[in-house]
Amino acid sequence: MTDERRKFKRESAEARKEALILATLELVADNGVRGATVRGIAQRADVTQGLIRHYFSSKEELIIAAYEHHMNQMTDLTFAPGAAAGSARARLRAFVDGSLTPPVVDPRALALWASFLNKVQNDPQMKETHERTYAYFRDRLEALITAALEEAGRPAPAARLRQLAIACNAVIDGLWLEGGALPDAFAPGELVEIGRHSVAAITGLDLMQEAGT
Amino acid sequence: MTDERRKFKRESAEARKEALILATLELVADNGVRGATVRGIAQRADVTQGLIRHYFSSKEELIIAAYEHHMNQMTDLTFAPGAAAGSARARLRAFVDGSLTPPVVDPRALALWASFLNKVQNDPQMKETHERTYAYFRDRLEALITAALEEAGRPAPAARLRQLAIACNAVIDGLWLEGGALPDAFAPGELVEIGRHSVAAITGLDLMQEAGT
DNA sequence: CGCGTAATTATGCAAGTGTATAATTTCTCC
DNA sequence: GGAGAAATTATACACTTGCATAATTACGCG
Repeated sequence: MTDERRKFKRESAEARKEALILATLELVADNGVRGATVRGIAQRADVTQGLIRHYFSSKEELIIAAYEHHMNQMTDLTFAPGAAAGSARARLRAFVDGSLTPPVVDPRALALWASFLNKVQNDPQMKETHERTYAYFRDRLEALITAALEEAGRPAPAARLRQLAIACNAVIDGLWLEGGALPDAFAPGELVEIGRHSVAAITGLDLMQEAGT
Repeated sequence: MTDERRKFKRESAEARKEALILATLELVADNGVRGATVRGIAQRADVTQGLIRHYFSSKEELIIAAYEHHMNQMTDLTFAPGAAAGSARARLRAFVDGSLTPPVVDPRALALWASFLNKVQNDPQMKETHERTYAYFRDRLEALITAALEEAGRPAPAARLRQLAIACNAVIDGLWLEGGALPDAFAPGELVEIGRHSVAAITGLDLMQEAGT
């Protein structure tokens, strides 16, 4: 009746790494980076803690991998729907919609963003990932606005395009933030509606009517 | 030559509590809530760790006190300039300006907000503080928008006023966030300018010209 | 089927954590 | 100026943390 050594199953490196990363994201969202302990992560992934060291040379490395995984997932989610289809106006609207709909708008996504912020500002590698992702978002938004304005016969100088992109990005970020922080404060579709109205008002484009292909 | 016991000076309870709270905010901004250790806080406040227990019954209580202190300071800062002066339009513009100028826009303020988010979502007392502060902001903004629209002879129904307030709040939040996250990405006054333009575009009010008293 | 290797578990360690409590110092009041 | 009380320091303790290393197991390959 002595304690038996735990049975286990061998998995591929990719599967194990991904499982550990997902467990890490769960714990980071709930308890912050420091609250995501090696033991807690191992337990969540149904594994003993030593295994983490086998796949990641340190907790720091696991955290960085988890952050990159999360950021990649967020960009994939945002640009999944209607990426390159239809008019510039339709694509702009799809961008707004995707950014303001679950699972992008999500308390857990917000919690992760907040939890990683400290590390992002200090760790150079995480900072690089963050700035790359942020620049990708904003450049893409600026390109969409530029194209939509030209399409409407109302081209604008570069300086103004930059400000429009910053402003639209800010509304979207702000709505994303509030939707994640107060999930029950908004009716379904309300954030999208407000987001469309706001981007339309800022740019002077009409995003509300259903567009042709 | 034996180690001498440390000399100290007695301070009032208020002064000591405030010093401890300020030290706590420093460490929380740098290292997150869990990274703000009791020993670290004591060192920053130039005090030994036992003293913290003398003024706060637990670290949790100190954290909550620090959070409330920070939130109160933020609202005071936002509403300090031109609180009740001038036309509704001027007051709305003062609100935008105050929200998008240092020291409200500040990397440290953003780091604090992010660091506290986890606890805010779990701890009921912190959640209450957060929701009260948020509601205060948005109600105030909605009242300003309502008054400014009436002043301009363009009253709007309640549902629309709510959406306008949400949208304007979102732009301001988003610009605040980006200004704190990327302090060097914006020229001085640029956030204010973009914020004014955006709120003006969303509400249809003219916030750009210098208003009369 | 059995051998070897890599995956996985088990155990241990030194440093750091919050908190409790005892020892000392400072300051007020008479 | 001295006694008493409150503020402050000092010390200790049980627990958690990340990391290192040894012991074992599962599985592919001959």
